[in-house]
Amino acid sequence: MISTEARKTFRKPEKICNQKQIDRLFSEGKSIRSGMFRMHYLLTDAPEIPAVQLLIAVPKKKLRHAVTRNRMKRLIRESYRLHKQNVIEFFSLMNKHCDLAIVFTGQQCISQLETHAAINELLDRLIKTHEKNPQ
RNA sequence: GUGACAACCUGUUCUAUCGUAUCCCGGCAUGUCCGCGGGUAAGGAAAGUCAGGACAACACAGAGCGCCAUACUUCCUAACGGGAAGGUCCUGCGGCUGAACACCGCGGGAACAGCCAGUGCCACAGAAAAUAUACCGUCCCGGUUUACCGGGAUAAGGGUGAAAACGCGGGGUAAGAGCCCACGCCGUGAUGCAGCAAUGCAGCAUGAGGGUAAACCUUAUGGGUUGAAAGACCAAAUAUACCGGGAGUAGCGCCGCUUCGGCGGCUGCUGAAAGGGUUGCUCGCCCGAUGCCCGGGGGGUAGGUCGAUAGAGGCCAUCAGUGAUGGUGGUCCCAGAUAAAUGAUGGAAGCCGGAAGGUCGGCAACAGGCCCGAAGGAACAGAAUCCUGCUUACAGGGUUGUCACCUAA
Repeated sequence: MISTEARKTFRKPEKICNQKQIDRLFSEGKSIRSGMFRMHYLLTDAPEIPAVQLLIAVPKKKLRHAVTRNRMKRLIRESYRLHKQNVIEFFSLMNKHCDLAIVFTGQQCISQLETHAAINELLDRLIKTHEKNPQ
Protein backbone atom coordinates (compact mmCIF):
# COMPACT_ATOMS: atom_id res chain seq x y z
CA MET A 1 0.00 0.00 0.00
CA ILE A 2 2.18 2.80 -1.24
CA SER A 3 0.85 6.36 -1.18
CA THR A 4 -2.05 6.65 -3.68
CA GLU A 5 -5.13 4.68 -2.91
CA ALA A 6 -6.20 2.06 -5.42
CA ARG A 7 -8.15 3.16 -8.49
CA LYS A 8 -11.88 2.82 -8.19
CA THR A 9 -12.56 0.49 -11.06
CA PHE A 10 -15.14 -2.18 -11.61
CA ARG A 11 -14.25 -4.55 -14.41
CA LYS A 12 -15.23 -7.92 -15.70
CA PRO A 13 -13.22 -10.13 -13.27
CA GLU A 14 -15.11 -8.60 -10.37
CA LYS A 15 -18.46 -9.73 -11.77
CA ILE A 16 -19.97 -13.13 -11.26
CA CYS A 17 -20.69 -14.62 -14.65
CA ASN A 18 -20.81 -18.31 -13.87
CA GLN A 19 -24.18 -20.01 -13.56
CA LYS A 20 -23.00 -22.58 -10.98
CA GLN A 21 -21.41 -19.89 -8.86
CA ILE A 22 -24.68 -17.96 -8.91
CA ASP A 23 -26.77 -21.00 -8.02
CA ARG A 24 -24.49 -21.82 -5.11
CA LEU A 25 -24.55 -18.24 -3.87
CA PHE A 26 -28.34 -18.13 -3.72
CA SER A 27 -28.86 -21.66 -2.38
CA GLU A 28 -26.06 -21.85 0.22
CA GLY A 29 -25.34 -18.20 0.98
CA LYS A 30 -26.74 -16.07 3.77
CA SER A 31 -28.49 -12.74 3.34
CA ILE A 32 -28.79 -9.31 4.93
CA ARG A 33 -31.82 -7.15 4.41
CA SER A 34 -31.84 -3.37 4.51
CA GLY A 35 -34.58 -1.12 3.25
CA MET A 36 -34.83 -1.39 -0.49
CA PHE A 37 -31.96 -3.84 -0.84
CA ARG A 38 -31.18 -7.44 -0.01
CA MET A 39 -27.62 -8.73 -0.04
CA HIS A 40 -26.67 -12.38 -0.41
CA TYR A 41 -23.15 -13.44 0.43
CA LEU A 42 -21.13 -16.65 0.49
CA LEU A 43 -17.64 -17.06 1.95
CA THR A 44 -15.20 -19.62 0.62
CA ASP A 45 -11.70 -20.39 1.86
CA ALA A 46 -9.84 -20.46 -1.40
CA PRO A 47 -8.44 -16.95 -1.87
CA GLU A 48 -8.82 -15.95 -5.51
CA ILE A 49 -7.45 -12.87 -7.14
CA PRO A 50 -10.48 -10.62 -6.77
CA ALA A 51 -11.27 -11.18 -3.14
CA VAL A 52 -14.86 -10.08 -3.64
CA GLN A 53 -17.08 -10.74 -6.66
CA LEU A 54 -20.41 -9.04 -7.20
CA LEU A 55 -23.72 -9.66 -8.91
CA ILE A 56 -26.37 -6.96 -9.31
CA ALA A 57 -30.00 -7.91 -9.84
CA VAL A 58 -33.02 -5.70 -10.40
CA PRO A 59 -36.14 -7.80 -10.84
CA LYS A 60 -38.48 -7.15 -13.70
CA LYS A 61 -41.47 -7.55 -11.41
CA LYS A 62 -40.52 -4.45 -9.44
CA LEU A 63 -39.37 -2.15 -12.23
CA ARG A 64 -41.25 -2.87 -15.41
CA HIS A 65 -39.41 -0.62 -17.84
CA ALA A 66 -35.99 -1.54 -19.13
CA VAL A 67 -34.88 2.07 -18.88
CA THR A 68 -35.48 2.32 -15.15
CA ARG A 69 -34.03 -1.14 -14.53
CA ASN A 70 -30.86 -0.20 -16.36
CA ARG A 71 -30.59 3.04 -14.44
CA MET A 72 -31.02 1.32 -11.08
CA LYS A 73 -28.34 -1.25 -11.91
CA ARG A 74 -25.97 1.48 -12.93
CA LEU A 75 -26.57 3.41 -9.72
CA ILE A 76 -25.90 0.34 -7.61
CA ARG A 77 -22.75 -0.43 -9.54
CA GLU A 78 -21.56 3.14 -9.13
CA SER A 79 -22.15 2.99 -5.37
CA TYR A 80 -20.32 -0.30 -5.05
CA ARG A 81 -17.45 0.99 -7.15
CA LEU A 82 -16.93 3.96 -4.82
CA HIS A 83 -17.38 2.07 -1.54
CA LYS A 84 -15.87 -1.35 -2.14
CA GLN A 85 -12.32 -0.72 -0.84
CA ASN A 86 -12.96 -1.61 2.82
CA VAL A 87 -14.67 -4.88 2.02
CA ILE A 88 -11.98 -6.03 -0.36
CA GLU A 89 -9.19 -5.24 2.10
CA PHE A 90 -11.06 -6.94 4.92
CA PHE A 91 -11.52 -10.23 3.10
CA SER A 92 -8.00 -10.12 1.66
CA LEU A 93 -6.61 -9.93 5.16
CA MET A 94 -8.86 -12.80 6.29
CA ASN A 95 -7.55 -14.77 3.33
CA LYS A 96 -11.06 -15.58 2.15
CA HIS A 97 -13.14 -15.12 -0.95
CA CYS A 98 -16.59 -13.62 -0.89
CA ASP A 99 -19.38 -13.79 -3.46
CA LEU A 100 -21.91 -10.96 -3.18
CA ALA A 101 -25.30 -10.43 -4.75
CA ILE A 102 -27.14 -7.14 -4.33
CA VAL A 103 -30.83 -7.42 -5.15
CA PHE A 104 -33.03 -4.37 -5.48
CA THR A 105 -36.41 -4.85 -3.82
CA GLY A 106 -37.92 -1.36 -4.02
CA GLN A 107 -40.87 -0.40 -6.18
CA GLN A 108 -39.42 2.80 -7.64
CA CYS A 109 -36.14 4.07 -8.91
CA ILE A 110 -34.27 6.01 -6.20
CA SER A 111 -31.55 8.66 -6.32
CA GLN A 112 -27.79 8.18 -6.32
CA LEU A 113 -27.46 9.68 -2.83
CA GLU A 114 -29.93 7.21 -1.31
CA THR A 115 -28.22 4.37 -3.10
CA HIS A 116 -24.82 5.41 -1.77
CA ALA A 117 -26.13 5.43 1.78
CA ALA A 118 -27.86 2.08 1.51
CA ILE A 119 -24.96 0.26 -0.12
CA ASN A 120 -22.49 1.72 2.33
CA GLU A 121 -24.60 0.52 5.25
CA LEU A 122 -24.88 -2.98 3.81
CA LEU A 123 -21.14 -3.32 3.30
CA ASP A 124 -20.41 -2.05 6.82
CA ARG A 125 -22.81 -4.56 8.32
CA LEU A 126 -21.18 -7.35 6.32
CA ILE A 127 -17.77 -6.47 7.80
CA LYS A 128 -19.10 -6.11 11.35
CA THR A 129 -20.80 -9.49 11.43
CA HIS A 130 -17.58 -11.17 10.37
CA GLU A 131 -15.38 -9.25 12.81
CA LYS A 132 -17.42 -10.67 15.68
CA ASN A 133 -17.67 -14.17 14.34
CA PRO A 134 -14.78 -14.96 12.06
CA GLN A 135 -15.89 -18.22 10.50
C1' G B 1 -52.65 37.14 -34.08
C1' U B 2 -54.83 33.13 -30.99
C1' G B 3 -56.98 28.28 -30.60
C1' A B 4 -58.40 23.33 -32.50
C1' C B 5 -57.47 19.44 -35.96
C1' A B 6 -54.48 16.91 -39.75
C1' A B 7 -49.85 15.79 -42.33
C1' C B 8 -44.63 16.08 -42.30
C1' C B 9 -39.90 17.36 -39.81
C1' U B 10 -37.20 17.62 -35.12
C1' G B 11 -36.49 14.76 -30.59
C1' U B 12 -31.20 19.80 -26.36
C1' U B 13 -25.77 21.35 -26.64
C1' C B 14 -20.84 22.16 -24.47
C1' U B 15 -17.41 21.09 -20.52
C1' A B 16 -14.49 19.05 -15.83
C1' U B 17 -13.54 14.73 -12.67
C1' C B 18 -14.31 9.45 -11.82
C1' G B 19 -15.91 5.00 -14.40
C1' U B 20 -17.70 0.96 -18.51
C1' A B 21 -17.39 -1.81 -23.46
C1' U B 22 -14.82 -2.41 -27.92
C1' C B 23 -11.14 -1.39 -31.82
C1' C B 24 -6.26 0.62 -32.86
C1' C B 25 -1.38 1.97 -30.92
C1' G B 26 2.48 1.27 -27.26
C1' G B 27 4.79 -1.60 -23.04
C1' C B 28 6.78 -6.33 -21.04
C1' A B 29 5.86 -9.50 -16.57
C1' U B 30 2.64 -12.44 -22.93
C1' G B 31 -2.68 -12.13 -20.45
C1' U B 32 -9.47 -12.71 -18.18
C1' C B 33 -2.22 -7.91 -18.03
C1' C B 34 -0.79 -2.57 -17.86
C1' G B 35 -1.19 2.74 -20.14
C1' C B 36 -3.26 10.33 -16.93
C1' G B 37 -2.24 7.02 -25.29
C1' G B 38 -6.07 7.68 -29.28
C1' G B 39 -10.94 6.52 -31.97
C1' U B 40 -16.07 4.90 -31.45
C1' A B 41 -20.48 3.85 -28.33
C1' A B 42 -28.56 3.55 -28.49
C1' G B 43 -33.87 5.39 -30.92
C1' G B 44 -37.68 7.81 -33.84
C1' A B 45 -39.90 4.77 -32.30
C1' A B 46 -34.16 0.89 -30.06
C1' A B 47 -40.97 -0.74 -27.97
C1' G B 48 -45.12 -4.28 -29.75
C1' U B 49 -42.89 -8.89 -32.11
C1' C B 50 -47.79 -8.00 -36.31
C1' A B 51 -46.42 -8.89 -41.84
C1' G B 52 -42.52 -9.82 -45.36
C1' G B 53 -37.54 -11.11 -46.55
C1' A B 54 -32.06 -12.11 -46.03
C1' C B 55 -29.43 -15.98 -43.45
C1' A B 56 -29.31 -21.17 -41.30
C1' A B 57 -30.60 -26.35 -40.36
C1' C B 58 -33.75 -30.21 -41.66
C1' A B 59 -37.28 -32.05 -45.37
C1' C B 60 -38.34 -32.43 -50.69
C1' A B 61 -39.33 -37.18 -57.99
C1' G B 62 -44.22 -35.69 -59.90
C1' A B 63 -49.53 -35.11 -59.25
C1' G B 64 -54.12 -34.79 -56.44
C1' C B 65 -57.07 -33.94 -51.92
C1' G B 66 -57.06 -31.17 -47.50
C1' C B 67 -55.52 -26.83 -44.56
C1' C B 68 -54.03 -21.58 -44.18
C1' A B 69 -53.54 -16.68 -46.21
C1' U B 70 -54.81 -12.93 -49.75
C1' A B 71 -58.98 -10.66 -52.94
C1' C B 72 -61.22 -3.25 -57.53
C1' U B 73 -56.95 -1.95 -61.22
C1' U B 74 -52.04 -0.71 -62.67
C1' C B 75 -47.40 0.24 -60.79
C1' C B 76 -43.19 0.15 -56.85
C1' U B 77 -40.30 -3.40 -54.17
C1' A B 78 -35.74 -8.75 -52.67
C1' A B 79 -40.67 -9.60 -50.71
C1' C B 80 -45.26 -8.33 -48.19
C1' G B 81 -51.29 -8.62 -45.59
C1' G B 82 -46.67 -2.61 -47.00
C1' G B 83 -46.52 1.78 -50.27
C1' A B 84 -47.87 5.08 -54.79
C1' A B 85 -51.28 6.60 -58.45
C1' G B 86 -56.03 5.71 -60.44
C1' G B 87 -61.24 3.74 -60.40
C1' U B 88 -66.15 2.39 -58.02
C1' C B 89 -69.52 2.94 -53.90
C1' C B 90 -70.80 5.44 -49.20
C1' U B 91 -70.18 9.95 -46.57
C1' G B 92 -68.85 15.36 -44.19
C1' C B 93 -68.18 20.55 -45.43
C1' G B 94 -68.32 24.44 -49.08
C1' G B 95 -70.00 26.31 -53.98
C1' C B 96 -73.98 26.43 -57.71
C1' U B 97 -79.83 26.99 -56.84
C1' G B 98 -85.53 30.53 -54.44
C1' A B 99 -84.77 25.40 -52.26
C1' A B 100 -83.24 20.51 -53.48
C1' C B 101 -81.36 16.57 -56.94
C1' A B 102 -77.48 16.29 -60.17
C1' C B 103 -72.79 18.63 -60.92
C1' C B 104 -68.06 21.07 -59.22
C1' G B 105 -64.15 21.82 -55.25
C1' C B 106 -61.68 20.21 -50.57
C1' G B 107 -61.72 16.09 -47.06
C1' G B 108 -62.97 11.12 -44.63
C1' G B 109 -64.24 5.77 -45.00
C1' A B 110 -64.69 0.76 -47.54
C1' A B 111 -63.46 -7.40 -44.86
C1' C B 112 -64.80 -2.79 -52.79
C1' A B 113 -63.85 -11.30 -56.39
C1' G B 114 -68.58 -14.14 -56.63
C1' C B 115 -75.57 -14.85 -53.54
C1' C B 116 -77.20 -14.40 -62.15
C1' A B 117 -72.98 -21.45 -59.65
C1' G B 118 -75.13 -24.62 -55.69
C1' U B 119 -76.74 -25.40 -50.56
C1' G B 120 -78.20 -23.07 -46.13
C1' C B 121 -79.86 -19.13 -42.78
C1' C B 122 -82.98 -14.55 -41.80
C1' A B 123 -84.38 -13.71 -33.97
C1' C B 124 -88.88 -10.87 -32.18
C1' A B 125 -93.13 -9.08 -34.42
C1' G B 126 -96.10 -10.37 -38.45
C1' A B 127 -101.16 -13.61 -42.36
C1' A B 128 -96.62 -14.43 -44.90
C1' A B 129 -89.17 -14.06 -44.45
C1' A B 130 -88.83 -16.52 -50.34
C1' U B 131 -91.17 -23.15 -55.53
C1' A B 132 -94.51 -16.81 -51.70
C1' U B 133 -98.37 -15.58 -48.42
C1' A B 134 -104.81 -13.59 -47.59
C1' C B 135 -105.01 -10.77 -40.85
C1' C B 136 -107.68 -6.10 -42.12
C1' G B 137 -109.18 -4.24 -46.78
C1' U B 138 -111.03 -4.59 -52.16
C1' C B 139 -113.93 -7.56 -55.73
C1' C B 140 -117.05 -11.82 -57.36
C1' C B 141 -120.42 -15.97 -56.23
C1' G B 142 -123.83 -18.57 -52.87
C1' G B 143 -126.75 -18.60 -48.39
C1' U B 144 -129.16 -15.47 -45.08
C1' U B 145 -131.44 -10.75 -44.57
C1' U B 146 -129.87 -4.51 -44.09
C1' A B 147 -124.14 -4.24 -40.94
C1' C B 148 -123.85 -11.67 -40.75
C1' C B 149 -121.92 -16.59 -42.56
C1' G B 150 -119.44 -19.70 -46.29
C1' G B 151 -116.55 -20.36 -50.95
C1' G B 152 -113.31 -18.03 -54.40
C1' A B 153 -110.24 -13.96 -56.74
C1' U B 154 -106.66 -10.17 -55.54
C1' A B 155 -100.68 -7.90 -53.47
C1' A B 156 -103.20 -1.59 -55.32
C1' G B 157 -104.12 0.36 -49.75
C1' G B 158 -103.51 -0.68 -44.13
C1' G B 159 -100.85 -3.03 -40.22
C1' U B 160 -95.90 -5.90 -38.47
C1' G B 161 -90.78 -5.71 -39.11
C1' A B 162 -83.88 -4.29 -39.81
C1' A B 163 -85.97 -6.02 -44.44
C1' A B 164 -92.46 -7.37 -47.51
C1' A B 165 -91.16 -8.96 -54.19
C1' C B 166 -88.27 -2.13 -58.39
C1' G B 167 -90.43 3.43 -58.89
C1' C B 168 -94.02 6.36 -61.44
C1' G B 169 -97.81 7.15 -65.20
C1' G B 170 -101.07 4.80 -68.59
C1' G B 171 -103.56 0.48 -70.49
C1' G B 172 -106.07 -3.49 -68.58
C1' U B 173 -109.73 -5.75 -65.04
C1' A B 174 -115.23 -7.91 -61.36
C1' A B 175 -111.31 -5.86 -58.34
C1' G B 176 -106.22 -6.06 -59.12
C1' A B 177 -101.14 -7.17 -60.21
C1' G B 178 -94.37 -6.03 -64.76
C1' C B 179 -100.09 -8.94 -66.54
C1' C B 180 -98.93 -5.42 -70.89
C1' C B 181 -96.75 -0.54 -72.60
C1' A B 182 -93.80 4.23 -72.21
C1' C B 183 -90.09 6.62 -69.13
C1' G B 184 -86.59 5.58 -65.27
C1' C B 185 -83.59 2.59 -61.59
C1' C B 186 -80.93 -2.17 -60.88
C1' G B 187 -78.47 -6.66 -62.64
C1' U B 188 -76.43 -9.51 -66.80
C1' G B 189 -74.56 -9.93 -71.90
C1' A B 190 -72.15 -8.73 -76.28
C1' U B 191 -70.89 -4.21 -79.50
C1' G B 192 -68.64 0.74 -80.43
C1' C B 193 -65.62 4.84 -78.45
C1' A B 194 -61.91 6.57 -74.39
C1' G B 195 -58.30 4.26 -71.09
C1' C B 196 -52.31 -0.31 -70.10
C1' A B 197 -56.38 -1.69 -66.78
C1' A B 198 -60.18 -1.18 -62.96
C1' U B 199 -63.85 1.60 -65.26
C1' G B 200 -66.61 5.50 -67.84
C1' C B 201 -69.89 7.07 -71.88
C1' A B 202 -73.36 5.58 -75.88
C1' G B 203 -77.18 3.00 -78.01
C1' C B 204 -78.87 -2.39 -78.20
C1' A B 205 -80.45 -7.10 -76.24
C1' U B 206 -82.06 -9.50 -71.92
C1' G B 207 -84.81 -10.26 -66.72
C1' A B 208 -84.43 -15.75 -62.35
C1' G B 209 -85.29 -7.87 -59.79
C1' G B 210 -85.06 -9.04 -50.84
C1' G B 211 -80.71 -9.65 -47.57
C1' U B 212 -76.59 -12.69 -45.94
C1' A B 213 -69.98 -15.32 -48.30
C1' A B 214 -67.11 -11.54 -40.67
C1' A B 215 -72.60 -18.84 -43.55
C1' C B 216 -70.81 -23.41 -45.96
C1' C B 217 -68.90 -22.74 -50.47
C1' U B 218 -67.04 -21.30 -55.71
C1' U B 219 -63.12 -18.84 -58.53
C1' A B 220 -58.10 -16.88 -58.89
C1' U B 221 -53.21 -16.36 -56.77
C1' G B 222 -49.63 -17.70 -53.13
C1' G B 223 -47.81 -20.91 -49.14
C1' G B 224 -42.49 -27.17 -46.87
C1' U B 225 -41.17 -26.92 -41.33
C1' U B 226 -38.45 -24.62 -37.52
C1' G B 227 -35.94 -19.98 -35.88
C1' A B 228 -29.69 -16.85 -34.07
C1' A B 229 -31.49 -20.56 -27.62
C1' A B 230 -30.77 -21.27 -35.96
C1' G B 231 -26.28 -23.28 -37.08
C1' A B 232 -20.56 -24.01 -37.81
C1' C B 233 -15.90 -24.72 -35.29
C1' C B 234 -11.96 -25.09 -31.24
C1' A B 235 -11.59 -27.47 -26.64
C1' A B 236 -8.95 -27.72 -20.27
C1' A B 237 -9.91 -31.07 -16.21
C1' U B 238 -12.05 -35.94 -15.21
C1' A B 239 -13.67 -40.65 -17.05
C1' U B 240 -12.93 -43.52 -21.45
C1' A B 241 -14.31 -47.00 -26.75
C1' C B 242 -10.10 -47.99 -29.66
C1' C B 243 -4.61 -48.14 -31.15
C1' G B 244 0.80 -48.39 -30.14
C1' G B 245 4.77 -49.13 -26.69
C1' G B 246 6.65 -50.75 -21.83
C1' A B 247 7.17 -53.36 -17.02
C1' G B 248 5.79 -58.15 -15.47
C1' U B 249 4.97 -63.09 -17.25
C1' A B 250 5.47 -69.25 -12.32
C1' G B 251 2.99 -74.11 -12.71
C1' C B 252 -0.79 -77.04 -14.97
C1' G B 253 -4.30 -77.70 -19.14
C1' C B 254 -5.68 -76.98 -24.32
C1' C B 255 -4.38 -75.40 -29.46
C1' G B 256 -0.72 -74.37 -33.38
C1' C B 257 4.32 -74.66 -35.30
C1' U B 258 8.83 -77.48 -34.76
C1' U B 259 15.39 -78.32 -36.81
C1' C B 260 12.00 -82.36 -31.23
C1' G B 261 15.96 -78.49 -27.90
C1' G B 262 11.75 -75.73 -27.64
C1' C B 263 8.77 -71.41 -29.46
C1' G B 264 4.03 -68.81 -29.87
C1' G B 265 -1.15 -68.22 -28.51
C1' C B 266 -5.50 -68.77 -25.00
C1' U B 267 -12.01 -63.87 -22.59
C1' G B 268 -8.88 -71.72 -19.37
C1' C B 269 -7.58 -72.77 -13.98
C1' U B 270 -4.41 -71.89 -9.73
C1' G B 271 -0.62 -69.08 -7.53
C1' A B 272 2.61 -65.00 -7.28
C1' A B 273 5.30 -60.45 -8.72
C1' A B 274 5.25 -55.26 -10.65
C1' G B 275 1.71 -51.78 -9.13
C1' G B 276 -2.22 -49.97 -5.93
C1' G B 277 -5.23 -49.44 -1.17
C1' U B 278 -5.03 -49.31 4.39
C1' U B 279 -0.58 -46.30 7.74
C1' G B 280 3.69 -41.21 9.93
C1' C B 281 6.96 -45.98 9.27
C1' U B 282 7.52 -51.55 9.47
C1' C B 283 4.66 -55.96 9.58
C1' G B 284 -0.03 -57.69 8.50
C1' C B 285 -4.47 -57.68 5.60
C1' C B 286 -7.04 -56.62 0.91
C1' C B 287 -7.22 -55.74 -4.64
C1' G B 288 -4.35 -57.38 -8.63
C1' A B 289 -3.64 -59.77 -16.12
C1' U B 290 -11.14 -58.04 -18.41
C1' G B 291 -5.22 -55.45 -14.50
C1' C B 292 -0.73 -51.55 -14.09
C1' C B 293 2.57 -47.51 -16.35
C1' C B 294 3.63 -44.23 -20.74
C1' G B 295 2.04 -42.21 -25.38
C1' G B 296 -1.65 -41.54 -29.19
C1' G B 297 -6.89 -40.99 -30.07
C1' G B 298 -12.38 -40.15 -31.24
C1' G B 299 -16.79 -38.35 -29.34
C1' G B 300 -17.78 -34.71 -25.72
C1' U B 301 -18.47 -31.22 -20.60
C1' A B 302 -16.75 -26.38 -18.41
C1' G B 303 -15.12 -22.53 -21.32
C1' G B 304 -14.13 -20.05 -25.92
C1' U B 305 -14.33 -18.56 -31.36
C1' C B 306 -17.32 -17.72 -35.65
C1' G B 307 -22.40 -16.60 -37.07
C1' A B 308 -22.17 -10.78 -35.73
C1' U B 309 -22.20 -5.88 -37.86
C1' A B 310 -19.80 -2.76 -45.15
C1' G B 311 -25.30 -3.20 -45.48
C1' A B 312 -31.74 -4.45 -50.36
C1' G B 313 -26.04 1.05 -45.90
C1' G B 314 -26.12 6.57 -44.79
C1' C B 315 -25.44 11.60 -46.77
C1' C B 316 -25.02 15.07 -51.03
C1' A B 317 -25.75 16.17 -56.17
C1' U B 318 -28.10 15.03 -60.62
C1' C B 319 -31.36 12.51 -64.17
C1' A B 320 -36.12 9.65 -65.19
C1' G B 321 -41.17 9.30 -63.22
C1' U B 322 -47.77 12.53 -61.42
C1' G B 323 -45.83 9.42 -57.37
C1' A B 324 -44.09 5.15 -54.47
C1' U B 325 -39.33 4.45 -56.45
C1' G B 326 -35.25 3.66 -59.66
C1' G B 327 -30.53 4.98 -62.45
C1' U B 328 -25.75 7.58 -62.37
C1' G B 329 -21.73 10.21 -59.91
C1' G B 330 -19.31 11.78 -55.50
C1' U B 331 -18.41 11.07 -50.44
C1' C B 332 -18.51 8.61 -45.50
C1' C B 333 -17.65 4.07 -42.24
C1' C B 334 -21.74 5.04 -38.34
C1' A B 335 -22.78 0.47 -31.27
C1' G B 336 -21.63 -4.67 -31.25
C1' A B 337 -22.58 -6.17 -25.38
C1' U B 338 -23.49 -11.71 -23.89
C1' A B 339 -25.52 -12.37 -15.72
C1' A B 340 -25.52 -8.49 -21.05
C1' A B 341 -21.06 -1.94 -22.03
C1' U B 342 -23.04 3.13 -23.55
C1' G B 343 -22.92 5.49 -16.60
C1' A B 344 -22.36 8.96 -12.05
C1' U B 345 -21.53 13.81 -9.95
C1' G B 346 -20.58 19.03 -10.73
C1' G B 347 -20.59 23.58 -13.95
C1' A B 348 -22.27 26.57 -18.26
C1' A B 349 -25.56 27.75 -22.40
C1' G B 350 -30.23 27.31 -24.92
C1' C B 351 -35.76 25.86 -24.44
C1' C B 352 -40.48 25.86 -21.57
C1' G B 353 -42.32 28.51 -17.51
C1' G B 354 -43.83 32.82 -15.66
C1' A B 355 -43.57 34.78 -9.11
C1' A B 356 -41.93 39.63 -8.06
C1' G B 357 -40.52 44.28 -10.16
C1' G B 358 -39.93 48.36 -13.75
C1' U B 359 -42.02 51.29 -17.72
C1' C B 360 -45.69 53.42 -21.58
C1' G B 361 -51.02 55.08 -21.46
C1' G B 362 -54.82 56.84 -17.97
C1' C B 363 -57.57 61.39 -12.75
C1' A B 364 -58.38 56.50 -11.12
C1' A B 365 -60.08 51.40 -11.05
C1' C B 366 -57.18 48.92 -14.36
C1' A B 367 -57.84 46.82 -20.20
C1' G B 368 -53.48 46.39 -23.00
C1' G B 369 -48.21 46.92 -24.92
C1' C B 370 -42.89 46.72 -23.81
C1' C B 371 -38.55 45.48 -20.58
C1' C B 372 -36.34 42.48 -16.81
C1' G B 373 -36.80 37.89 -15.37
C1' A B 374 -37.00 34.01 -9.39
C1' A B 375 -38.85 29.12 -8.15
C1' G B 376 -39.71 25.05 -10.93
C1' G B 377 -39.82 21.82 -15.41
C1' A B 378 -37.85 18.79 -19.82
C1' A B 379 -41.90 13.51 -22.86
C1' C B 380 -42.21 8.38 -24.77
C1' A B 381 -38.56 5.28 -23.98
C1' G B 382 -32.68 1.13 -23.79
C1' A B 383 -29.75 -2.05 -29.24
C1' A B 384 -29.32 -8.13 -28.58
C1' U B 385 -28.49 -11.64 -36.10
C1' C B 386 -29.71 -7.95 -39.80
C1' C B 387 -32.99 -5.37 -43.08
C1' U B 388 -38.05 -3.43 -45.35
C1' G B 389 -42.70 -2.10 -43.57
C1' C B 390 -46.92 -1.75 -40.20
C1' U B 391 -48.91 -0.65 -35.29
C1' U B 392 -48.69 1.73 -30.69
C1' A B 393 -46.40 5.67 -27.03
C1' C B 394 -44.62 10.78 -26.95
C1' A B 395 -42.97 16.91 -23.36
C1' G B 396 -41.38 20.85 -26.13
C1' G B 397 -40.14 23.20 -30.89
C1' G B 398 -40.70 24.05 -36.37
C1' U B 399 -43.18 24.00 -41.45
C1' U B 400 -47.63 23.53 -44.39
C1' G B 401 -52.94 23.11 -44.88
C1' U B 402 -58.22 23.46 -43.15
C1' C B 403 -61.77 25.54 -39.79
C1' A B 404 -63.33 28.92 -35.80
C1' C B 405 -62.69 33.54 -33.18
C1' C B 406 -60.41 38.37 -32.59
C1' U B 407 -57.89 42.73 -34.58
C1' A B 408 -56.59 45.99 -38.64
C1' A B 409 -57.51 47.74 -43.58
